[in-house]
Amino acid sequence: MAAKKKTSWSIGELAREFDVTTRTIRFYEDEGLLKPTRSGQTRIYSAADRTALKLILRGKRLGFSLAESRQLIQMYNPNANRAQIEALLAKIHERRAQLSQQLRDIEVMQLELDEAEQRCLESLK
Amino acid sequence: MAAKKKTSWSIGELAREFDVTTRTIRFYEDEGLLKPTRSGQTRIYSAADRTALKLILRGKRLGFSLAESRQLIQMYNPNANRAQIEALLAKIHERRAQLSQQLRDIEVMQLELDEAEQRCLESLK
DNA sequence: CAGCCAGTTTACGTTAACGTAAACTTTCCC
DNA sequence: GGGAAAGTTTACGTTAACGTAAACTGGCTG
Repeated sequence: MAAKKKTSWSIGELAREFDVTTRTIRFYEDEGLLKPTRSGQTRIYSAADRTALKLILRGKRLGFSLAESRQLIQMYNPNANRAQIEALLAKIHERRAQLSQQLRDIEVMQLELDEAEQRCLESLK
Repeated sequence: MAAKKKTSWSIGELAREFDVTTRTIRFYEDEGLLKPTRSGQTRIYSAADRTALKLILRGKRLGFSLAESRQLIQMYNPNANRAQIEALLAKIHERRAQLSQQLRDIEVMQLELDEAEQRCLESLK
């Protein structure tokens, strides 16, 4: 039998899955990052919302602001005119530059952690 | 002739070198992250202060809070007793786990940027 | 049908990390 | 030695990203 793919989520389900509060999810909606539909009063989140949330949280782990994550989400948006697409390409290159800087920072920091650990172990003898 | 190594800096020199404001540098002192000596009123920063500042700013690029950077700086501190060293080791492992999560996040994000760029280029044809 | 979740709106509160302004002193340079 | 440049203290302001509280609604369930 075909595995039934979930295609909609409640706010509580998303909150549990990604370990954030419902307040946070509603806040992201206020900021225009999520666009749930409604069933009566109740919010219903689509796969696109779920993906956007995943993007936001990954961005957060890398120190991105919500404004930056907003741009990342925009990159998933296919309906854009020429000028907008040129702008997107520029932002993509910015992000890439930032990511490679972060990669370098991580490498350096990992080495420093190695040294720090050595010093600690050394001083425990 | 031996290259003369600089061993002290003014607040303005550090601000220019690292592209931050003097306000920021004084703020880090208030937070106990830098410990400049004084010549009269004027602050004088040592090589250790300069290293600490570098650590803080690298941390910032990776989304670290000042509290987290404070811990990184502590790891450079050699005078610690057994219990403190055990704690340091634990923190080192935490940071390492975080860094490898960030590495994974960066890889995923780079792939997504590649795809986004492809879609952009595609839609420009 | 009482009660208890899960959800909702509204609104004020909080914390981190500085920015900005004012008012002053010190140092440097020609 | 006079004025600009760099430094200092004090203190209030600002922004992002939610937290927290109160008061309400709707659904199900024993």
